[in-house]
Amino acid sequence: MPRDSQTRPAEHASHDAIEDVLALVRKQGGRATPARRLLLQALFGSRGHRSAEELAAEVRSHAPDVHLSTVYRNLEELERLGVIDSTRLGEGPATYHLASAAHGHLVCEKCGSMTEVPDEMFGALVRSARARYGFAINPHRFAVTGLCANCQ
Amino acid sequence: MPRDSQTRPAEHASHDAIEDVLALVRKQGGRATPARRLLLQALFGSRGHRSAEELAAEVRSHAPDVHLSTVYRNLEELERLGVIDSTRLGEGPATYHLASAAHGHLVCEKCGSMTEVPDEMFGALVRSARARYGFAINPHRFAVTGLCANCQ
DNA sequence: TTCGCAATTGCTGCCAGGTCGCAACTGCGC
DNA sequence: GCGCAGTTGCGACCTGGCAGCAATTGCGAA
Repeated sequence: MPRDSQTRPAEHASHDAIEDVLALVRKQGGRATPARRLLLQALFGSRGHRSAEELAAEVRSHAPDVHLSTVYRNLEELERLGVIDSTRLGEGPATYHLASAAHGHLVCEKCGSMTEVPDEMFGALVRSARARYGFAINPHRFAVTGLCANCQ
Repeated sequence: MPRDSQTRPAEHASHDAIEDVLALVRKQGGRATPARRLLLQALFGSRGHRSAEELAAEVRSHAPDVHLSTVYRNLEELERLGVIDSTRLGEGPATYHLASAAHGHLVCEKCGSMTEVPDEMFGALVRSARARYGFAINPHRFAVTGLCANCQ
């Protein structure tokens, strides 16, 4: 079977990014394991917000024996390395996405819908929290709750 | 034993507030039960952030048979009536406090410390979310995470 | 190539926080 | 003081996640 770099360039871009991350992992004394690679594929394969459970399901579709706790441990590791962000969207499980797709989150208390918003919207809040309390807000890790336009 | 309205005026102020809430409950077709009264006493008795578990413990110190699920159900009801706010402070359990003591929350990701901040700090965020997405932010119900001055 | 060993994994068991269904009990309007 | 809808106690259950441990495995060095 020939290489398919011509027909699937997007996948190869992801592939390179994945190898970059694994190189970083190795540089920190970590290892490039199949589970790790598959998890990164799942993360790079879509830009959305995925729960640990969803990511585990996707990893398992290729390697059924990968355990949920392995996924949790690797997500933790990847977050520590700054590759991904984890976000608690209100009630449900924590969600994970690539750090490169950084943004804030508006989550409706009623219907649960989620809207991604640019970081700039938090500018004033970030500045006043720093000025008044010395507190450094990270707008990627929490959800701003309220009512969406439909539910009001 | 004589009434002690002279020596403990604060408790009587709470007492009146509690009766007001129970009147509201009755007006909505609800009932004034001992469990409900004790829960309100626990809520009015301190201005802090209390978890369901803590509130249940306090209620049980007066009525040992009150079940945790009863506390949860009553907290839900009181929140629906607008008497209290519930807030998820990051990882831990949800916390509850009187709606009259409304404020936002800065929670440190590292040490877990929590700082209460005035609603005004969210003004710009609230306005831009409404203008750009029609989204009505409720600043009392979520925690803004980041790093506190000590942990940076 | 092989070796050694620390990193990683799969697994089981456990925990916290909270919800649900149901039968029994009880405020409270009449 | 009756009746019944609202409420309660109880136990089972659920989700999300972490911890300990023995077995496995990358991978740098020889």
